[in-house]
Amino acid sequence: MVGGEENDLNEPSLSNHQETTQQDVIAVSSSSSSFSSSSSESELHETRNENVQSQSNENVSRELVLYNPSANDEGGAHEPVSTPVRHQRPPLLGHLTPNSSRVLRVGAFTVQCASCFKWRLIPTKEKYEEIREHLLEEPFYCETAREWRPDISCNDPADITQDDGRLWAIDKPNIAQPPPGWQRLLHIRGEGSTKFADVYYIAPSGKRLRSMVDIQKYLIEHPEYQTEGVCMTRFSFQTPKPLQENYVRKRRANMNASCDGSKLESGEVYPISWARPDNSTGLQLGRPGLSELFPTAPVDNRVSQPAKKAKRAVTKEMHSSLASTEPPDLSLERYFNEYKK
DNA sequence: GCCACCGGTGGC
DNA sequence: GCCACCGGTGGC
Repeated sequence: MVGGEENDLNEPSLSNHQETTQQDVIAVSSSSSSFSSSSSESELHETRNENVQSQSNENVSRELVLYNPSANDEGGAHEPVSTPVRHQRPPLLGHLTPNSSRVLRVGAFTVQCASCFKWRLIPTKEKYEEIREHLLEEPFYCETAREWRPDISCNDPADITQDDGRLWAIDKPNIAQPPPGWQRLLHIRGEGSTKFADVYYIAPSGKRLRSMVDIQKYLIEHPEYQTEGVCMTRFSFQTPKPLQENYVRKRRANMNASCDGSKLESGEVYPISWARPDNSTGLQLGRPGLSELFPTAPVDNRVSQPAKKAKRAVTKEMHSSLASTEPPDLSLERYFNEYKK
């Protein structure tokens, strides 16, 4: 789903899911054929990504897997009791591949079987979104994959595992599929950024929207979509979370910390290049990440920009007025919030 | 001039 | 500490 962005949850080609090895990932990420999205928009983006990507194939280690763990497995033998809350979620995922020095894209989507807990690759982003939309009410099982893999069952080995050097991220379940003609793009930022990812929606017109406020404004300006049933509840800017802790740079505690004039020591920050996780340890489902192993104290010399405050106040006002016309965001939204905790 | 991308604030 | 939002800007 990446639009102009490189990382989108683009879909891997069907042919790649037999054995998801790192190799497959590479193939997916490096070949344009891996993007099967049919929207022209996504195609444009993909093309662009492709260019960038071709230059970074060596960056295999930066691939990211997006998934939504949690197979509601009550009782999965597999589920460590101590697992973080995340574990309770249904599993979904896609993996990302780098398409530029700092941007990653999803190279594959995976969903965990609620019965055997094996990860099954999902052939397309659309299918992934379809499954994700109702994952909580309709758990995914290996048999579900028979739609595209007639013989698959829990007896087959997992399509993909978490210990092969990919970057994994937890996606959220029950995110609505984008309205017809719309694209939901996930842009995974490079390691060390202040945010893990950005979600964008590309309207049928090609307009790129980056927040609910944008969506609201757009729908107001284009009532035709509303008559088609497109409403705010069809959108979600929820982003997946990286399994690797410290992938995202922590917010600076205070300005003073960065004003002592000291320069960053090379060892203090995350390397721009992707550092492969210490194997499976931090990637096991439900396991805490490795952040504690890499304490970091990011610092920068930037100065604050108080000028933003005034504008923000205005924005907020606008937002609240918009919100009043906005349909309540349903149980879904709330569900997710709870889910997160 | 446009816009994709990144940074980072305010609010929670 | 997280997240929604959006300003700024480099690259095109």
